[in-house]
Amino acid sequence: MVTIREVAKESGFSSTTVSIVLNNAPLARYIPDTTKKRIERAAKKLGYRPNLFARSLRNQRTHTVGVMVFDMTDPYCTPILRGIENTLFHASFLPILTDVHNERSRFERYLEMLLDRRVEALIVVANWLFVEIDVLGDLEKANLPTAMIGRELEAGSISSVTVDNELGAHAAIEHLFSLGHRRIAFIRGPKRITDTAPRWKGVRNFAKAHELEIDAALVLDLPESSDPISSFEAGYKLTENLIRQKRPFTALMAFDDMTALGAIRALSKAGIKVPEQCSVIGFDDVAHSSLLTPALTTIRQPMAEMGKMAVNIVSEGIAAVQEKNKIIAQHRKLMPELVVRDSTGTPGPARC
Amino acid sequence: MVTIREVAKESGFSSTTVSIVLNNAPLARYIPDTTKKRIERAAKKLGYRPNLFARSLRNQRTHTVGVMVFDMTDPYCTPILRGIENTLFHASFLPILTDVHNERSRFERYLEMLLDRRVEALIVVANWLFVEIDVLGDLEKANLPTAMIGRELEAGSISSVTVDNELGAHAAIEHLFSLGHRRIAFIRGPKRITDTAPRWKGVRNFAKAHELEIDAALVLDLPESSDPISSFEAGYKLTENLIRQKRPFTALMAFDDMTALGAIRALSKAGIKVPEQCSVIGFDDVAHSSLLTPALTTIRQPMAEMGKMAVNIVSEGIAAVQEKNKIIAQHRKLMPELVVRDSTGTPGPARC
DNA sequence: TCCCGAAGTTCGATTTAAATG
DNA sequence: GCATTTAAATCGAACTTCGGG
Repeated sequence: MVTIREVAKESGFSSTTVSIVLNNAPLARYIPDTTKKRIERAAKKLGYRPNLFARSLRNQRTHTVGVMVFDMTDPYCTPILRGIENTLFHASFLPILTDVHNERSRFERYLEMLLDRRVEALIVVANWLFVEIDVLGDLEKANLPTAMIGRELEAGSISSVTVDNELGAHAAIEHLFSLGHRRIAFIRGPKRITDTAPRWKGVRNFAKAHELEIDAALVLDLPESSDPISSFEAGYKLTENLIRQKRPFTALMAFDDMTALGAIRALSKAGIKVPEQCSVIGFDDVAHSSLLTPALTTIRQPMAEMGKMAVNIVSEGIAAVQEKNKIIAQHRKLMPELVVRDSTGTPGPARC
Repeated sequence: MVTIREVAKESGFSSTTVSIVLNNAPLARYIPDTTKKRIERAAKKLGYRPNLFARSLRNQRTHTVGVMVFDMTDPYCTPILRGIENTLFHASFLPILTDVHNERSRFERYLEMLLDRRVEALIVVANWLFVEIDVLGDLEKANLPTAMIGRELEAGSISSVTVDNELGAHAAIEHLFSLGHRRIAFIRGPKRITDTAPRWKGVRNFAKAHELEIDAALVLDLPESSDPISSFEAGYKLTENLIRQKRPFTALMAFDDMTALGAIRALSKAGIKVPEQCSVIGFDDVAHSSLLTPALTTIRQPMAEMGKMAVNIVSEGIAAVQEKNKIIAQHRKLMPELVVRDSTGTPGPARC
């Protein structure tokens, strides 16, 4: 590896001057162009690349951010990661990716490792989160710009990017209602997942405002499980139960897309056609919801945008740290969007 | 941040001794336990964490590997990344994740950045690769242990982990044949993708051995496109063409799962039931193939295993570099596996 | 000679202070 | 004082060398 000293020797100047020129430091304005040219030529000729470790040791910067995902097999993550990656790239930052596997010990170990590497910021994708909140408290102590995607921590210095779950759920139920559905079944999320409550609130508010009656027997809850894909299985089983009840319903609103897929499977197995005999709506717009047959109607979360926004937030944080200002937490709530595809339609002759 | 010198002061020893003790260096065997205890206690009391940049500067190690993906929105990537992450974790390595977006310039820029960061190895997930091969030549020059997943470079020092495409395709066609299908349609991959040829070879060999006639009019090719998800659209359109031809077929073998999903959509839109009237088989076993209705029969690639194997290969390479041995390229070919689900069955009254 | 510990050098860059004309 | 350049200190840890008992 060629060092700055070799460039110095080659160009005939000292390493100090080389450093000043190549970094275009303030002092560089005193240095004549001829000198600059010679140094730059020497650097290029030797193929000089500064050693980032030596540099980081001095100036405390790493141009690295840590990204923690709670479970990256969750298809919800991929577009978020893409958004993060793409935005970081344009800022010349690089992400260190860690996957916590929803395990507390792994969270702690990874956090330690990232801190050791002096990441300049942290982005946490808190999808399907079953780790106790106090673990997240660990994040507070380090004076590190941190943004959390998918979950909001009220107190403290941690920024958040979330989707407006209440509005999303409101849009979903409104869609079904406006198609003419009145007997609607619900599969709500696990209680411990923070998205669950606001989504249900959106439903209840709509129901109240439009005098839509919600049959308690048609409202089921997903069990607690630390595996996001398990909601497919759960959605399948709960829908079977629903069907077995023989209480008619013409539409089903699922907690998320995975659940909706499970529901569709159960319905089709029972000989009930979607959407002709039963409409189904999901939430998230996971990557391949559009590729299924029937394509899933759902509430789209702007995931790439969420990733981008998280990066922008921590970028400001990094700048603040540089200028020794305090980092201020920001809480952004993005608007979800109804995407109408083929799994919903006007109610036919009820069969459920 | 607390430094080794502060630990030295706190414990009453020199920083040399502290370093020797905390790293359990060879010289540590001369140091009495009482000294060690005192030093360790001091380190713990102060919460000492060694500065990895200072350390890397000295010993040239970074415990970091670069991971380059060509397109991470491809669902094929996720389980591979998981496999990589998990295996690295247990080796106390951390991955820097980069996504090339199938762009040459981005590849080069990221490669440069990773090299600057002194990653100890490189893992390239060459899924859906449309970058010219000469770019990959760039990888050769650096003396860096490198493993490529999904593509084999014959010459050179780059290791590879691939799946046996020929065997996989053979298993797929055999499955359809043994169910009784004789008029089978094919959607092959784009010519420029390296998986395409061996898969087709597997089909041809089987056909020859079992005197299965392949109707050239039922063999179509996916167009070249740098977007992996586009094969859904393409699969859809090509299947429409197939149906329009009015040449009967009772089964369809698709290049990959995305294509198969597109095909199923086209069939179902044309009122052709899967699998009753037409069987469909995919390739890859992408994460949610099992969640569709009908669940997709496919050839499973052991993706997590591939990620794991790539890490193991570069680990050996890293060890070799440490001991100043030459790194030797390894080429591992893993066995794919037929997964029978609901999209294939015995041929019914042909409708296509 | 063996054991224990410290002083000083090194890794490769940045930055401060200071020396030239 | 100004423009131009550089010697030397610094970042934090690891390693080489050396000395005392």
